[in-house]
Amino acid sequence: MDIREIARRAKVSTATVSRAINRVPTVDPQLAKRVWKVVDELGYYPNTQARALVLGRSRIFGLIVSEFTNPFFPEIVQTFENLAVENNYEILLTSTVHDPKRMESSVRRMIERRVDGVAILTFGMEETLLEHLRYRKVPLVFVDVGPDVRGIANIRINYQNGIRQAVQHLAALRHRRIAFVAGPLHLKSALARREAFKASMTEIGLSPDLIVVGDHRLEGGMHALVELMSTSNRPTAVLCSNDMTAIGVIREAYDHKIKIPEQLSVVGFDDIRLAEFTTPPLTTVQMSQEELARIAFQALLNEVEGERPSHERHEYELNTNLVLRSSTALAQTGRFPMPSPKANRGTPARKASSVPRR
Amino acid sequence: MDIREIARRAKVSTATVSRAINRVPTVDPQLAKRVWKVVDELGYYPNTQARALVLGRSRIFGLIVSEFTNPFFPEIVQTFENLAVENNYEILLTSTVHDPKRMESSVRRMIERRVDGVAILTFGMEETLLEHLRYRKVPLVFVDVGPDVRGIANIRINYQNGIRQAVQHLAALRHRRIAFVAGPLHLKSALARREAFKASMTEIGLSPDLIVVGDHRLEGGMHALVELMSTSNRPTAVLCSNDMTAIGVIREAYDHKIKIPEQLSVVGFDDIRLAEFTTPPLTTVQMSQEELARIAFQALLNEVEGERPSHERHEYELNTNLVLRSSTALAQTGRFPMPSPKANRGTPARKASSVPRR
DNA sequence: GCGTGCCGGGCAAACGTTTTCTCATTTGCC
DNA sequence: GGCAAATGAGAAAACGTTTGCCCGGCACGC
Repeated sequence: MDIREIARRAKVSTATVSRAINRVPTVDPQLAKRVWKVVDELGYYPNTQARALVLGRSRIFGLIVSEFTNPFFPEIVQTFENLAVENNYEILLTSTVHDPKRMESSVRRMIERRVDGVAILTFGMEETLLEHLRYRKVPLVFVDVGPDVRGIANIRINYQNGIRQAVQHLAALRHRRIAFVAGPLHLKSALARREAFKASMTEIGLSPDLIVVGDHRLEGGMHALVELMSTSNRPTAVLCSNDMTAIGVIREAYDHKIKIPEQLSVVGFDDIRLAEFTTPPLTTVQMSQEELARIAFQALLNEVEGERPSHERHEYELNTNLVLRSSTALAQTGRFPMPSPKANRGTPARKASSVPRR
Repeated sequence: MDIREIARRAKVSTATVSRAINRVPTVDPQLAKRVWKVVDELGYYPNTQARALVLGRSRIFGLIVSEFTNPFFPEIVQTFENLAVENNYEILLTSTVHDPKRMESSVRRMIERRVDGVAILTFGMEETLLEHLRYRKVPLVFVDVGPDVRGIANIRINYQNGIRQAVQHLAALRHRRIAFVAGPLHLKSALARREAFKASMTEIGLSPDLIVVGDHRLEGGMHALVELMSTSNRPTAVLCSNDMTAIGVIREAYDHKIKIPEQLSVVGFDDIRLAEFTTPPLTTVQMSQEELARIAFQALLNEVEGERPSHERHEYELNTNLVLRSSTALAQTGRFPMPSPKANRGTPARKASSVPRR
């Protein structure tokens, strides 16, 4: 069933059907009604592909994430889809799963389907992703990418704000030895978080040398806690580069019978949905996924609907904020802060020996 | 840049370019090479929409879920996407968020984009979804839908198997008073799980009357535990209709200082990713999301590539199995099974008063 | 040497829309 | 009442592919 069928039955030309459907005001209301009647009767839906072909716009936005099973993304995808529905767009969803081949295939698929814009939320600078898309002048929005690229929109995340709040919150709870579990340092975002931690610590006269490297996954958090516990200068609080890491820390603490928050305060980062559901509920720095998705979508829309001159550089900012739940408490004072999992209590305290392992 | 541009530069006709790209064997290898050279040089990608228009097939599969933020789905989406990439399909992802308007819009979008097939994984029978799609003879695959619909593929889930394993596991741990927290009973899947529980209990001579209704969400689990604790005939083990419910139970237990698994064994259902990460890690019935996605995709592929005569009914089955983690233990014997959260220890025990509230 | 077959490649139609251009009809004005 | 202008609808081109059909050239057989 196509537009000609409708035209035939409504006894008008296809042009009129097209105009009626697209609500072009010049068409006679009488005729329009006749057309709509037939359209409804037959349950006709225009063929979007034919439409896209002539219009030169597909009304599809690409969305590239690293993996769906990463709990950071579902919220983003949901919001993105909500917005897509509202604005009559479709979304072409793609994941790189950290595989160069998949990144390439992602880009190829985007180009083949002639998307109108792409939001790249992988938190890594995938140079390969850029090249082909930029070459075709596809509107892009990145998050956390380097400043040298122009002609593409950019979402800058203010890590400093939330992390400062977290550090000061812990300090207010009388914590002095605050550790940081960093993420994989090839990620810009992980690097930025670590730097924000350092700055926030020195700012209030604490030395930021209790830093351990994780991997932004549960396992990394578990290892990190073990590592931190084996140092002589144990922390009373741990700030983590993301929530999964924090959950790993909590999990490992549980296994070692370290009580959270009584014996160890834990703070996460991201505020994924899951953070509410841990035991105890996780105090964490919120980087609103909904807001991020919203900004990204709006950025593409701006680019495409041409609100602003598109040759200038577009910057957006996303703030971060501490949200308090139940995984932090006053530091234990007086006694040794927490029971040793093993009997290494007697080893002499070496100062500042807790530099990252790798 | 289009196929004509390539043709011009390679000094052949567009027909030859098309044939070369699609690897039609009749084209002279010499020419083909010339074409490919130009294609690579210019970075040409065929326009999928034009292709779809003439082929009458879009190479897009629709995937309808209830909501992305439901932790059951990310794994499914990921697997679906992996398979799509492998098979050169695109996926049109849509969520109903339990809203009739959104369901309708989902269907409209699927039809407008002329998808080649739709997998409907909402676990509800959305009649409205069906009608339009069936009318257009779009291949469909459903999960858990009633048996009266024909011409569409169906994935039946064997709830009984896993739930029986769970019940028998608990029984083997000397539990006698095993409660069940059901899901919302308008869901077919929730109903089936409850029935499977009843059958498994009576099968081994236990009476399945400790049943409480939840909502498949965290809150439902929390309420359910409160409700169960306020009865005189308290369970020593709780089997839940899904993992989120179980996590709610664990969370509430934590608040009441009920130790899991020592004082209460908890079993979930689904085995979402998150089940591994709870404290303690959740023993649960696995209904493999990856497998489910795989079956759904394959079903569509079969339908579309026409492996089998498509007029017959296609049934697929997905099994369920218990996976043991750390949230179950031997029932406490002798003493009263768990401390009362409030002082209602003195109330006289009423027999079998624990029928569902609603 | 010529006719027959076969093989490979080009021409052009088709897919289902939108939109420009043109034309017929009505309206308005003098 | 006649002419110009305005209005509304239809014919046809265009979007970028695939593919059926035809045709030219070459090899082969007689």
